[in-house]
Amino acid sequence: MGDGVRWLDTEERRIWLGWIMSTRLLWEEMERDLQRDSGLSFGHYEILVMLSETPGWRRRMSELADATQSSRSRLSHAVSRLEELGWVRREACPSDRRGQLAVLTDEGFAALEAAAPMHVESVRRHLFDLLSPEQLANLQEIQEVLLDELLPLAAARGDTRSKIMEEARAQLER
Amino acid sequence: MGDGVRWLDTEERRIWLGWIMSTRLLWEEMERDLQRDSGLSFGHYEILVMLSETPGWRRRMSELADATQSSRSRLSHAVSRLEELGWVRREACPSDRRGQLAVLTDEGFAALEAAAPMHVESVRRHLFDLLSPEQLANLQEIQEVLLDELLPLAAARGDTRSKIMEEARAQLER
DNA sequence: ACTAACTACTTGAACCGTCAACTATTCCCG
DNA sequence: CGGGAATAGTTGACGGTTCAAGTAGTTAGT
Repeated sequence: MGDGVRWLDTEERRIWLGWIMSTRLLWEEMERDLQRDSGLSFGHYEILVMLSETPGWRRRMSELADATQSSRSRLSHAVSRLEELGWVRREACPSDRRGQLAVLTDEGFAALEAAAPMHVESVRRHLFDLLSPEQLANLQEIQEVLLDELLPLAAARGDTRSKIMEEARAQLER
Repeated sequence: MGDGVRWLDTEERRIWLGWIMSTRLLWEEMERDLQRDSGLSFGHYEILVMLSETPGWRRRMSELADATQSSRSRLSHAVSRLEELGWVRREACPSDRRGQLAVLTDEGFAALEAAAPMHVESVRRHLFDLLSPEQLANLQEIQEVLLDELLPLAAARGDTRSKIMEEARAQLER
């Protein structure tokens, strides 16, 4: 072990373990709540939200993938599932014959409307109700730092050159 | 929408979206690095770490599940996979005939030893190198608050009455 | 010492995400 | 304009997670 590795010290180990535990448990809690209250997975919920916030309730597949930090493959599978459920429908893109539009259906919007209140309540209960304004500000600052590093990495990796940074930033500015 | 729902305001939405994006991307980045550098998934890595830190390199299945905030089912499947790979082996528990011990093999320890340096490097690169000491302290404080709420929830939910809180706290105290 | 309740763990089906390979279209540039 | 490179999206195999159900051993009340 006398090599050049910068091992974690006790304090760092504690923080890292805490990060793993807290983020994992919070994700799982949110997913479980959402699933139980409305039968929607978080991934599906996000897609419906993004579509509902777009004029015309429709978006290009690849834009939608970037907006949800999702691979194109993941999105394609997810939209297929949502199509089976009748909440989203695919449409050919008029301007690019390679393209597809994901379109939110009325049923999909209804499902989202039904799920949203419980979900927001869940987010409050497990996050916002627990932290002081100062802690929230600190959290936001930390997230900015991390995203400044992670978004470029994600963009550099993407299936093909993706606009994930622009899409993510756009979401954060709304 | 004039109902009693406490919707998120702009600032809250930004924080929530930031939390989703940053934690998702960081998880994915860590998993991808680990997978690429050593063929291990994060879940498998965690199990090997927990075993390697126990005297005798062996632990009861349920303890191991609690220590990794994992359901018993998840752990059972994971250990089966690790057994196929030759990194872990099951043993009957001498004191309780219902019980099973997961035992780390020499091959498993070797796999862990090979993976650890790159993984630690990855954790530093994506987290510790980016944050100031003050930001790290803030992060730790926030995690404490969240865990104080999430661990009891996880314990109350567990397959059966689990010691997830004790196991988690024990990890954090090392 | 019987039996009901509880605990330990496993199993299989369904679903989700990843990865690599594939088709179809458009872009770029000599 | 022609052909290779880049882009848009899909697919199928594979591994991981969940959930509900099942087996088996243990504890506790009477």
